[in-house]
Amino acid sequence: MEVSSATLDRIDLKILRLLQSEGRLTNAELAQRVSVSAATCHRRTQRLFEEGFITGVRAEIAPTAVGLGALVMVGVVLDRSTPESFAEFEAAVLAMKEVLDCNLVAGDFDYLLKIRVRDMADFNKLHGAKLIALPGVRQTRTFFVMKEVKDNTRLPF
Amino acid sequence: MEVSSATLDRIDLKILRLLQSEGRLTNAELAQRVSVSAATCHRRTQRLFEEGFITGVRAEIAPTAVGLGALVMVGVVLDRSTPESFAEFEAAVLAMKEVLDCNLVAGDFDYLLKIRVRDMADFNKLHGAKLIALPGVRQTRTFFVMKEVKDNTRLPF
DNA sequence: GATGAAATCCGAGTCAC
DNA sequence: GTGACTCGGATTTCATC
Repeated sequence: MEVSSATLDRIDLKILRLLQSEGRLTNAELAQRVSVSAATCHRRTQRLFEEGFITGVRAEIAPTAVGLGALVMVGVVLDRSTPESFAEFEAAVLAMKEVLDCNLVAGDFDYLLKIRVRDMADFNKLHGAKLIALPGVRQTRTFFVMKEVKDNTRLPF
Repeated sequence: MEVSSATLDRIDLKILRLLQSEGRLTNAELAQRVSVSAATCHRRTQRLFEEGFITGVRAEIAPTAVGLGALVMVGVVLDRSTPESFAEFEAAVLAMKEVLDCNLVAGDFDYLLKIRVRDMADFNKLHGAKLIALPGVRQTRTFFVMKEVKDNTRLPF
């Protein structure tokens, strides 16, 4: 997996866009839609994976189908702003499967988390037992999601 | 695509988990890993798609590869809290391709947005030209992401 | 009603050009 | 980059439990 400073031509971009929308397209379909031969398409797609332009392909599961109907955003402020403090917090967050996103931000919070759980009761449990117990957490602010207007849409390119 | 109140057994869950991690697994591979015949696996997987348990399969593109290196979270407060006001805002946001996530939340903001753009300059342009110009926006609070610790990880089930 | 074995069809992956 | 080839997987059928 490369960092890849190489370039993407029109055809590569088309392949990326198509696979971003329909990750299980067959190579044959893909080739037809981008108007190249199957062999060419195959080689290009392989390169896109090998050089790290495509980092993975994932099925999107309906959250409610697997008992994860509640989405919560949480702002976190740490006690101290030392590198160790941040590293420790991040390590702890990486181990929490309920945390889907975690971003270090500039602004009123140190981190913003996106968390999926079964319901509010579940979140309260998580909050009390794990979130406020995370290393160096001074304060959290919880934003319950009342309506998901957009969730993880395609990259605009 | 069903709302599907049907149940998922152990095998279905295994299939979901595998496809969530590796969306391009062949049916043959999948069948082997869940220890059923290819025919059965195929039928079950098809059902998971048809009944809406799997809402799609998407290739994940490295954001930097397509010139979207900057991630920004934005909290939005609307002028008025009328249904029309919310609907209008949501419609406008749905049309903005840079907005990856948009959630109506309870708390200090009305909405929390996740936005991907090329760089800070691009965001400032977007902010000035489109965000604060969105219908009914009273105030926005910007959180530049300095480090992506976790991004859109798998659902924990 | 769901399963697995077999049979057919078609795409993946590789080759020479 | 294309076209052709071979192999293996996708998909259907069908008998079975």
